[in-house]
Amino acid sequence: MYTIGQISKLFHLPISTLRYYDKEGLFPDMERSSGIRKFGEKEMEALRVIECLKKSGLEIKDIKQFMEWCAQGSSTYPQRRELFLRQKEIVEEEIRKMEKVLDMIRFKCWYYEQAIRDGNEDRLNEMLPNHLPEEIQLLYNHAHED
Amino acid sequence: MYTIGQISKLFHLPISTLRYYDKEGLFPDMERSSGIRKFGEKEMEALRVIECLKKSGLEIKDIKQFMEWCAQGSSTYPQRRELFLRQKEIVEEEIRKMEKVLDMIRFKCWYYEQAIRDGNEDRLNEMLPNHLPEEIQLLYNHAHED
DNA sequence: GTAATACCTAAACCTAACTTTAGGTCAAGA
DNA sequence: TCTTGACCTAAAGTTAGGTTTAGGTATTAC
Repeated sequence: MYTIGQISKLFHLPISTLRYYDKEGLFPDMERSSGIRKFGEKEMEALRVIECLKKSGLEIKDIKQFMEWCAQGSSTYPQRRELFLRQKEIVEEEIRKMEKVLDMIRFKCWYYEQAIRDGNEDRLNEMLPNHLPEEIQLLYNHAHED
Repeated sequence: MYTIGQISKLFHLPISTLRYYDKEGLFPDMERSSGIRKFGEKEMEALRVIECLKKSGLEIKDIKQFMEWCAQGSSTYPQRRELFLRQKEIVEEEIRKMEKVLDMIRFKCWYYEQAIRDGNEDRLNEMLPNHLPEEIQLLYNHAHED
């Protein structure tokens, strides 16, 4: 069992954030001894899941819902599974978007490298939007499609 | 040249957002005809870059800085290049984090599928944390490392 | 015995990025 | 003529996810 200060260091989260999560109901029926929170293995796995679901785009109130399902036992396995299946789609889509962002950034890195060499953007403007070097054209197209 | 309403539809952004970006200085010296904004190719590429830099984690005021560099001409190529190089690192790290999130989610999908089959988590608890099926153990380790 | 730590609560405060509101201009169509 | 629709501004309002403040308890260190 850990205190809030120890968990704060282990998870690199401010104490105020941990108390806020608790207040929002993210650790249903966490133990206390004379008022002091006791974080056990259950709360630590909860924190890992919180970070995961937060990064997947879920709001605190929906994470709370999930934690309540966990506290309710085996009858909520299907809901919990559905939630992760939904978030899987969302995160996969998000990664695809980030790959597109990354290709735009890679293109811009190349672009400014060329601009610095040339001292201006004249040659680049002549190549745009369809006569870029093959590699670069792929980045450009991916970043600009849709 | 496009009006704000046309750009709103083309980029799927509310008109209020476009006006907000303009007010924040994200379209330096955009043309107007009798008060009405005129979006040209420059502003459209700016919007693509705004979406890219926003997703890469930059704040509006930093994107404004970039747009000002663009308006200043060739003397700022090096700063612009440095910015994209920095954001490249950040986005690459972000994608690595999202892959970890995704492996946690994949693990949880498997976990609840098993829990539904079994009707409880007893067998799963016996397998944790080191005796999971090989494929799943890899997901679990990746999601729980650090 | 007193001072430093680590914990606690409730409530006020903060920030970024929008969004909404209230009030106004201008051009086209019925 | 009048009303509908697309544009405009300035300023106030909103939201999520915390953070800070103010005031208090309990344990250990000297």
